Amino acid sequence: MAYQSALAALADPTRRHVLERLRGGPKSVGRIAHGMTVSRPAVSQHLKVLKQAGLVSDRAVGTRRVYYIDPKGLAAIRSWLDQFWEDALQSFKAEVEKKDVST
Amino acid sequence: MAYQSALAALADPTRRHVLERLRGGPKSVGRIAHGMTVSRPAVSQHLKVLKQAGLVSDRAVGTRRVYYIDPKGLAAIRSWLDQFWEDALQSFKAEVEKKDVST
DNA sequence: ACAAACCGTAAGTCATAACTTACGGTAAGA
DNA sequence: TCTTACCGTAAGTTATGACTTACGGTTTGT
Repeated sequence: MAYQSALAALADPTRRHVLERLRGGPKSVGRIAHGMTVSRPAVSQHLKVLKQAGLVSDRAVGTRRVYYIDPKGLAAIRSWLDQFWEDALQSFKAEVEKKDVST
Repeated sequence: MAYQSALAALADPTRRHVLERLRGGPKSVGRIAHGMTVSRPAVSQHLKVLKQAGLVSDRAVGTRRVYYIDPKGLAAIRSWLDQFWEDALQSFKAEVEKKDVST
């Protein structure tokens, strides 16, 4: 899964709120939407984005759709971030200590 | 630093491209913008967002402004992600194995 | 002091994405 | 079978944000 779409998906506060509500375990769309400030169709649209980003998966249970967190998307961001982390620390230390001019 | 602003900042491809260009070390605004498809003012605006998100810092060198990666923003995302990771794996495993219905 | 280099910001345009309501389709229950 | 519950999608509106050009401020060098 591409880290780009996962980052784009996590940029939206409402989408993060949906993810937070799935933290405790799988939930149906109606249960996710219940108590939120946006409408149920809005939640459906957000779930679609989260799914395409590999952050959630779903399965059918009767007439309901149960969504749950998929580690795939999170893993994609994690590896990208870790890869970045090394160079970041090195670049930062070199900056703070040396104070050399790189035009 | 808040992880929210960092995530929002990393959602934009151009902004990620700016960060990538700082991976090798500090650079002035002109040098960052050179070779990119967008204008220099656009790069300045992106740097402002990245700075507010704690992803970059800068210092003055003569008439130039040298920017460099700040680990602060990355660390914010990292800790939030790690915090999420635990529950995500647990929730995912419970889903795949048990297949129980949580309305 | 004047000119040139470098950069940030203001103002305005345009695309995108986040929301709403309305609708249709499928599964369960009477 | 008919109704009800649950959900996804289409269509339309509106806010937001990414970009451009224009401008002004500051520092260096002559």
